Amino acid sequence: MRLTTKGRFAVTAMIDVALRQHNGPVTLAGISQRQKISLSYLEQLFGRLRRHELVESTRGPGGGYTLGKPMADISVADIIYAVDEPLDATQCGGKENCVNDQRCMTHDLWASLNRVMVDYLDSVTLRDLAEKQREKLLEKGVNVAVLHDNRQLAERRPTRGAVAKSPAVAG
Amino acid sequence: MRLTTKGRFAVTAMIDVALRQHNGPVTLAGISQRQKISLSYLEQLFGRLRRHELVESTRGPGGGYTLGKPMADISVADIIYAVDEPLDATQCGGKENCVNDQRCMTHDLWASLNRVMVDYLDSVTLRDLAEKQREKLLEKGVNVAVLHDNRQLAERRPTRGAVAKSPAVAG
DNA sequence: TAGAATCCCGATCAAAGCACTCGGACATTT
DNA sequence: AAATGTCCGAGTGCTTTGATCGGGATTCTA
Repeated sequence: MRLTTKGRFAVTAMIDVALRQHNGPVTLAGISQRQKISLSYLEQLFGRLRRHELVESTRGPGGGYTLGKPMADISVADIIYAVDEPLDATQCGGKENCVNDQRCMTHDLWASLNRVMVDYLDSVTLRDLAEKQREKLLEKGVNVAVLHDNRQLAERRPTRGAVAKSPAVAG
Repeated sequence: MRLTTKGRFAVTAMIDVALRQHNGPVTLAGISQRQKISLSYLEQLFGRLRRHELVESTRGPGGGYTLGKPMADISVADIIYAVDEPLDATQCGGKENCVNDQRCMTHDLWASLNRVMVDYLDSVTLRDLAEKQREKLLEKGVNVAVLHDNRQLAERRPTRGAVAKSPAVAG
């Protein structure tokens, strides 16, 4: 199983959608601003997420993305699989690395590891993550109502602004 | 935790050493031939393995590598850590990706996953793998005695022969 | 002492993958 | 028609991977 920032971004973005979809589709531009992920990159990720039916899209003004099914039915493994495709750690389904007769001395090991990872990531749902995040915000005293409607607040911007390029290292 | 072929190669090579070290140091040239890993690459890997004291080296003719400690005391996690260094999956110890107040929505998730993986890989020792492999060879009817002494059989070769370059895709 | 075997090390390189950009479509609302 | 948004594929810069090369240094055997 490949674990890249692509998968991380996808999970983060999905949490964002889960937290905000109750008042209509969530735009990629909004996710981009909030999560500091470039818009174009999000477009790629959501293309895959949509093809895997994890999200549904609505075009035109007021459009955006909503979850394709109940958040309790979407696991982290689903998300990672959607954006990272070849979900396996063995990488030796009869390929190189399998040598001679003593082929794949480590095959079982990686297969088992893969199983362990998938089992875990499959046990965590988007609902778990969203609730945890909501709790965390409450603890911090953040006004959760902000989740409800700040779409109107988004200032107008050039359509392709450089969104996430500055360093801006949040200590 | 990064899972690359580097780690796979290292584990494979360590199994090879574990299976053969009883009659003296195991040469990288031998491992290279048996496991189809380039000699120079093995040198890099074993440099790290040695610095982490997972193997000990003997120079000169008759030299090679032996395990640095009992194979029951070497876990797969040890090996991967030795060659892949930064053993973490979160990659957000206060860096980017941690945004604003709602920083690290997924931090705990990746930290947990990392824990799951490390726990598993730490539970598998080189001894487990070596024994499993030996059993596998026996099942297949392979003469395990071949493990004991085929060092003399190794035909002479130009020191830096192209070892693993042919496709030779073992079906 | 010579020479071979073997480990040791740093510089370098090609290919691949990743994260991302760009330019333009198409669809929908106002 | 204009604005807002999704859709899509080609292209780009960077890092990592796996490998190469060219030299050492050490130790054994003769």
